Amino acid sequence: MDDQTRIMQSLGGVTLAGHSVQGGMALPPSHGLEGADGDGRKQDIGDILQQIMTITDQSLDEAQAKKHSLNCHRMKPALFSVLCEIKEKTGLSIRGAQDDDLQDPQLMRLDNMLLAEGVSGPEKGSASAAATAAAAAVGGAGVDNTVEHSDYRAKLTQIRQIYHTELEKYEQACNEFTTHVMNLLREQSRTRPISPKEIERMVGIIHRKFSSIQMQLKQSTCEAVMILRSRFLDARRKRRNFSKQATEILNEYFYSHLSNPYPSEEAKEELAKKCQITISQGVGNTITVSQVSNWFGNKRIRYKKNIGKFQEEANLYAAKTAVSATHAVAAAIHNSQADSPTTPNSGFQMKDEEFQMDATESKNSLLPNMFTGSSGSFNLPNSGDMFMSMQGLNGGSYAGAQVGAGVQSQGGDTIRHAISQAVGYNDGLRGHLYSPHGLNGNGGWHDAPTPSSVTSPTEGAGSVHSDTSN
DNA sequence: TGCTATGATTGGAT
DNA sequence: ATCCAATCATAGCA
Repeated sequence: MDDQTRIMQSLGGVTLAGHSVQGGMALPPSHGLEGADGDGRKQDIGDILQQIMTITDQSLDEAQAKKHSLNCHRMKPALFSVLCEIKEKTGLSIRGAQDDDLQDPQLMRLDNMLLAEGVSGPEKGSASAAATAAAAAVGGAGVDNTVEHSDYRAKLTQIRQIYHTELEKYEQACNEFTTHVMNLLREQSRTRPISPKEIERMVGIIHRKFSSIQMQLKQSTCEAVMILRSRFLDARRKRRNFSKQATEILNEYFYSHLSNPYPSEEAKEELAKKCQITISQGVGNTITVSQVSNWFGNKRIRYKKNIGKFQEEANLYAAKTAVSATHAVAAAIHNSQADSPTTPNSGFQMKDEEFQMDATESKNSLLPNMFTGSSGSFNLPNSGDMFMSMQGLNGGSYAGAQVGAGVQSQGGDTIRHAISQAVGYNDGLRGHLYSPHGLNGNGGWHDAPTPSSVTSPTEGAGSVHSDTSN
């Protein structure tokens, strides 16, 4: 009733000039509604307002009938105009219309995440990107784990589907509701003034409400993805044996660098890449640099702890190396004969600094002492593996001089293998492959044989070097 | 199911 | 940052 009074009071204060009044009836002047006539009009308007105010308390049918009669009431247009004016004056229609345009950062985060995970946005290869990203994050992973991979993808697709279905539902419901409200407002606008702005605002409110529901949907979708992903990552964290090929590659490197089994970062990358290649050929897992590091760390420690156990393996890989070294030596000989056929022993003035063994390197060497120290033999690049190679060659077919002549200033493992093989060959050492005394007592691979102890005639200035190309 | 092998992790040393 | 050493946790096998 207060409202009614207020409106009526407002009515009294509103200038109605310019409003045509249907039926030739002029509304009373702003002030001075005295007299019976004025009271009657007042009463009339009061009645109408009363009916409007109570319309919501009535049943639908009643209200409908009342609405109709009100719409047809002769005072309606005038009253409507007045209401419009009042509304305009009081700024009701604008109240609260300030749109908080700035998007919720939380919502933005959710959107970004869903996009990144491949849940929202365009379908991108079943979100495999996210899967591989997750895989890469743990550094294991790979083509081999197709079961987990596809499982992850399937689950993600499922989440994606649910998300989109729900989203669609929400959108549909939102649209339906908006349409409904708009129709309602349009309908109501026949009896009360509703500006387009107001409708807009109402639509905005509805959208905000629905978007808060959407946000919940997004949130739970994100949670689902996170859970899935963490499970996926956990699964990846599980230990998986490297492929045979990968292990072979690593072992080959290890045993051929037994003197200094510490691959440089580049070497590790190279090894990882090599292992990767085996995958692209359809075998095994990807191996990252850190996994290579792990592998070497484990290998070194385990080798050191139980050299005897690894003897067989060492021999095996040495034999393998020998095969390739044979070709290398042959090639080297071929080259040396071609380039400089008659320069005996002149070839070991290594220019390649990699061939210089210093104390640090030799400390880490795993070479058996047979090549170092008292026996009068000398340190050799790759002497361990090269010696092994010679076992494979089984004989002194290659004279050091011959080879040496041809290897001046040549770098690279192949040629170094050739050199060391040729120089390191010693019948008397056969059968002492990878003897445990390659390790010192300090946990290092090897005690450094000082360059001065090297007695080889081929040494020249300085020493012949370990293959610490790392 | 128990054992061994092996990749990964952790803490400390350098 | 890298390495060692110990340890964990799991794969693979008998």
